[in-house]
Amino acid sequence: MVRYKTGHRDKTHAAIVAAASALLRDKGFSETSVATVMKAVGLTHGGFYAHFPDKTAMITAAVDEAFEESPKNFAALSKMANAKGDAGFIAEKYLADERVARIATGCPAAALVSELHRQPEAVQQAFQTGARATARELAKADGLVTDEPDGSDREAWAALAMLMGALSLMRAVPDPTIRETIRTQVIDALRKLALATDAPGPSP
Amino acid sequence: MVRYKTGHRDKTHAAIVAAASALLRDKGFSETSVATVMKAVGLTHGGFYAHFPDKTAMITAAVDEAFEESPKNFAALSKMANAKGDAGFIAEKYLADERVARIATGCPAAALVSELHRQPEAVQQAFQTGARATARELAKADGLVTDEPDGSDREAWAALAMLMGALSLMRAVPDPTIRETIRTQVIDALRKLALATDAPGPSP
DNA sequence: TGTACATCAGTGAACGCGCGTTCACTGATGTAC
DNA sequence: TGTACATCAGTGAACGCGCGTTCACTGATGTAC
Repeated sequence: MVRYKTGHRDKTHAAIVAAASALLRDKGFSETSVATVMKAVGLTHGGFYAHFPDKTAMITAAVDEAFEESPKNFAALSKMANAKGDAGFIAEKYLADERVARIATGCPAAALVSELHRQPEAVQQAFQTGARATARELAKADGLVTDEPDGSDREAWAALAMLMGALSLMRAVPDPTIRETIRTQVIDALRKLALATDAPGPSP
Repeated sequence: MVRYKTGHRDKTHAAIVAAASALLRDKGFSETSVATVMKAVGLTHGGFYAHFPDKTAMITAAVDEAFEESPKNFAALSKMANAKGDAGFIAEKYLADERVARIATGCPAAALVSELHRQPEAVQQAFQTGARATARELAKADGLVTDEPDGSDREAWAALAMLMGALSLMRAVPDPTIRETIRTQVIDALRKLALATDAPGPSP
């Protein structure tokens, strides 16, 4: 019916978003150029505007896509931590060396957080939605949030802030012994936090 | 003796570093251009290379300068928290609305952390030194790090990660109620962390 | 006292390059008759 | 069966702009004689 197989356009669209999502986490907002993304997909830059009205639309879609997987990851971590009865396990996995190294496919919150305040509203909204979903999955780990009496959404923001702050820090410092210290302390802190919340007052 | 008063060159140099240090935190590494910095100082871009061999040298100096004040801030916060006997006080101050708003003169660790992995080695070293000094001052707050038996440096990395992660997150999300939730949870978490460390086992 | 020259922080035009965006075009296919 | 035309994802030259960096120059002052 047309030159390209049915769904070809959609496939290309998805490939652009996927490439943008990886490049964004690795190179940041400014250095993720339209031309670089299109090149990664195997196309030329001119074709871009058949898929998006402008760069911001692509970046917004890329942030959405990056947060597609993230909450699932945290859901799995929370579940395993509960099975083990150790919240520190979440930090152990989340801050593992291979997670520190793989930025392009890693946690978007850690990769993007300090650049977000200067992005367009649409991008911030996409980030907020994704971060919130992530915080909600993390809240399913026992002891990371105090129960709200009003039944409002449980979101483990403090634990998320510590984890993503630590991952970002570990990527930022070149000294591996400091990285190790950060990881150890965060595992320990997360464990303490969970125990302190599990037992709201001094035990009898 | 010369056209310019003695020390004029040094004053200009310091002004460039100060402007760069503020712009860097606000706009990030890519968008802090040589021309913008020089304009902020009231000069033209051509004169820049009489002060620095290249942009990286300026950025390195700017990171150093940004971390000049940061540890002092944390030292003051730790001291006050100890006086109050409440580690949560640190988060209360550090995450106050006016700190969230003032990025250019705020915590460089929070402002720069997720961009650092793609910066030159010299810049990462400057960041690492500054972050370490900050973590050391934060460790002076009671209960934020477990005593090391070998007497090694005490650095409160977990607390620092949580604080800077939270500050960055609060700047990233547009919804003020989420911001408020993050702050409340982090204050609470820091308090719990300090209490858990103060009392290493279940109290008698 | 007056003229020629040295000093040097800062100026502004110019360089090659990559950016986001536009647009006339390509070329493989399907459809009409 | 064969020719003319429509479709449309992708191409690549071009636009104006800002980037980091270079460099011949400026112009106010001090020094030499």
